[in-house]
Amino acid sequence: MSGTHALSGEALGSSAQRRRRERILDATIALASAGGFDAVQMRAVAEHADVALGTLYRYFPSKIHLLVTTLAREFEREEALLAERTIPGDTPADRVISVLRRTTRGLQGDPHLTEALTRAFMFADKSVAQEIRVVGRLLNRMLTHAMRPDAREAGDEDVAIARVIGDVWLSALVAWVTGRSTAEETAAHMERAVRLILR
Amino acid sequence: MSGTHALSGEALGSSAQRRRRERILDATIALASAGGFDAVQMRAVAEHADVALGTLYRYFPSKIHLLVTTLAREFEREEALLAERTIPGDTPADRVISVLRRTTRGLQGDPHLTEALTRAFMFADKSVAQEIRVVGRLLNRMLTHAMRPDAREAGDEDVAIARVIGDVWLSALVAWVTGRSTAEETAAHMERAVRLILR
DNA sequence: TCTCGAAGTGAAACGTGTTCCTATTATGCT
DNA sequence: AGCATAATAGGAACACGTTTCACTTCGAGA
Repeated sequence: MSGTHALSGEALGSSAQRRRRERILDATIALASAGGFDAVQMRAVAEHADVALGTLYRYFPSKIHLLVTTLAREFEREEALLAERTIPGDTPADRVISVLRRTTRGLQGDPHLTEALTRAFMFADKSVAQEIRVVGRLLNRMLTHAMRPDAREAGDEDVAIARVIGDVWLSALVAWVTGRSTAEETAAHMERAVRLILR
Repeated sequence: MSGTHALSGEALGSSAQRRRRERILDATIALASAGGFDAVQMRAVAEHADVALGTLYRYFPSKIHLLVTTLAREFEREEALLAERTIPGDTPADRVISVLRRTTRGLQGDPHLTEALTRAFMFADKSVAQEIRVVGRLLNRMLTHAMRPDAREAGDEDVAIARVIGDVWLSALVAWVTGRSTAEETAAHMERAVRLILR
């Protein structure tokens, strides 16, 4: 292997490493999906991914990094799916609601996974700022695109609005994950907020 | 002591217990203020409060419960201070911004404490739902009161709006705590969001 | 005052995230 | 092929949240 000292970020050298990395993320999803945040135990992830514990930590410096990176990958996949289709709805509000409903439904279909990823995201400290930013950017892009599907790039105003909506969505997700509100309440709250903001 | 089996919640029997409880919360604040979330170590809290570890756990079943309860006490104090004075500003938006600015400034004056309390709040799981609800209620009350200082009780619409604003505020706080945005950006984002929602 | 149950003490022990260390294996270069 | 170096395996060790337990102290009622 060439002197790749930093395997952080995206640039992984060999395809063996890329595969290992994917195995780790897949194991994380499997465990999170089965038992939530607590079930994602680093030893279990390592064993599941057929990797030594030290190797796992070489790829992801903490459990939180691991989970937030997993979240980023899921968001990327979701965004790719979303980019292929035209978003239904005649107004920005309708389209945003459509996207959020779709995404939220996806998450609520796997409560344990959602709990694990959401809690990791919210618990993250400064050392995870970079990964968090990736997720924030993806979320913002999804929302601005829903607002103006034809715009090449989002204006500052739209970015600010999308950020507010994203904030509300995250808080709503946390409320749902902690059992403070039901799926229906979450959906209703989101819809009300979007109509309030995008009126 | 009388047969108080559940000392959860507020009703503490003797004043000795009340004092112990206050000592624990004070110790929590001192440690959090000095070193943030990681510095609030249960053994250290116990020692600081001059209480055995088992006693600490008798009063607060987990570190997260402890920190969220601490947050609730701080909020109660803040609300009490706020209730005494008339909130400056001629419109609901101005008054809400005034309250948020004031509170946010207070928090940003003690970054470590804020980091500890915020992360605990966001990391909480279902078992902390009750304490979380208390904080949510206080926050909502502060905001609806700022919106309509003269109303005896808040209407459903106002509560919903306050909740959206509270959501944005929490997310903004998390962004600030994790170093994703500066104090100025946080303030600007909050103000923009409030004007957007309360226009 | 005596007694009894609840509350508190002190310390050991356990689980899991994280770190560290040594031996082994893979990889690129000459 | 042989060497140098990075990556991985395997596992011990450590830190801190949490649990447990045997013992002591406290306080209210007989």
